[in-house]
Amino acid sequence: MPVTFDIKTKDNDSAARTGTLHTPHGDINTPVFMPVGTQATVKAMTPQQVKTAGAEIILANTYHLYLRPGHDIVKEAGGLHKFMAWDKPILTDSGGFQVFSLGDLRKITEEGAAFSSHLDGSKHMLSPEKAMEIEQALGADIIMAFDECTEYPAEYNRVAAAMERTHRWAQRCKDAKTRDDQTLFGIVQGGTYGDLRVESAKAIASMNFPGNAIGGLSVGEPKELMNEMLDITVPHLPENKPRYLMGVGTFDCIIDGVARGVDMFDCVLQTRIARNGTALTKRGKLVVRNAQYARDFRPVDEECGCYTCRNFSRSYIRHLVKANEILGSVLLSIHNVQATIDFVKEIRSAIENGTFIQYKNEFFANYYA
RNA sequence: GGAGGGAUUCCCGAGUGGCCAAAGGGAGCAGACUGUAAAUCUGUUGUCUACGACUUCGGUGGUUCGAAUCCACCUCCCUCCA
Repeated sequence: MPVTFDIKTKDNDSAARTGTLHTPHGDINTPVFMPVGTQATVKAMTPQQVKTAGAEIILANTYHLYLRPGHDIVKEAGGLHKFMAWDKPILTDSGGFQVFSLGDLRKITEEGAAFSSHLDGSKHMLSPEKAMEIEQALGADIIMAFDECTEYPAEYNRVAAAMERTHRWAQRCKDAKTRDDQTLFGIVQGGTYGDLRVESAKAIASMNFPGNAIGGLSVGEPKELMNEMLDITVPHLPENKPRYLMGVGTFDCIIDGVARGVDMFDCVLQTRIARNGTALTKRGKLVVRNAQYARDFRPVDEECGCYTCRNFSRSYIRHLVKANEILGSVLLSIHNVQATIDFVKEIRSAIENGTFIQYKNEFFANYYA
């Protein structure tokens, strides 16, 4: 088994746990936050900066790299790790989420999803088999099954149909996978319907993937509903395997997820809102772009040890953002990525020290959404 | 000295009698952003005792029921000819 998972500590007061994910490119301490580098780059950061920020694994995207530059080129380059000069673990998403996010640009059939490229409009078909072909060419350590994510709100029948198709597609992914140095994770769907979530979790768990992901959440539903779905879903996912809550990355959602037994998180938010002039802190968002920081010479977060906070002021970063200077995006991305990773590190320590619930309570006492 | 052209809300710039507090862009201000169609998108940007009122389109005066738009004079700017 190329990727294995050891649980290190279990929290007595919640479902939280710490562990280690062993991969061909190194170990990952869980819970873990994985920065997203869709197009084989964590936007606005060099791999060196991503590493310095503490990232142990990053994401890349099947759909985007298939369209450009083409998975054949990545393969020819020697695989994704070499191509993008990142020697730590990589996880590739299957393109399933694009089925969801591309809106009118796609049409779903049992065979797969027909896309119009968002780049040039050309027609493409992404299927479980095609996704596996691409993900195997890319060569990530962990590869995700091709699934169908549903929007919120969505009709029960529609969600049920997408869930069932996700299960069939999961099996097809399993069957199509040939490389044994990569590890395939399954994905649970079921929208915000508890019975479907249970059914999906059981179905995916029974397929015995080395890791299980929870998809289709954080797509616009209230946060309480997401937590409720986690409460319902997680108990049906094997305890000895990593659980991955896809696409979730605000601090509150991460800690709520950890409390419910989730080990892995990824999110585009960190780098996206960085490019839009906003910083994440344990207290909440700080819109550095706002006029109130024009003469604020403190760092973004006085408690943060990242490169950005050690060297630059809110005033300066605001200036960069307002002047549309690339460095503004870079510095805020560095901060947001490291702040999130540091936060998860603190969560790990708290679990190991047996103070997780206390830590969580203190966090929420100081956090404003 | 002569002949033309121009001056518009923070900036650039449309508008040439009512549908104009005045297009569009920029700048400003604010909001959104959760497996990235995102260095993106949305809202807002004269004042107020605000579903109504008031002040505004270089200045002053005039024509008209009504003027950023027409007329007269004035100020400043640009181009060309002497």
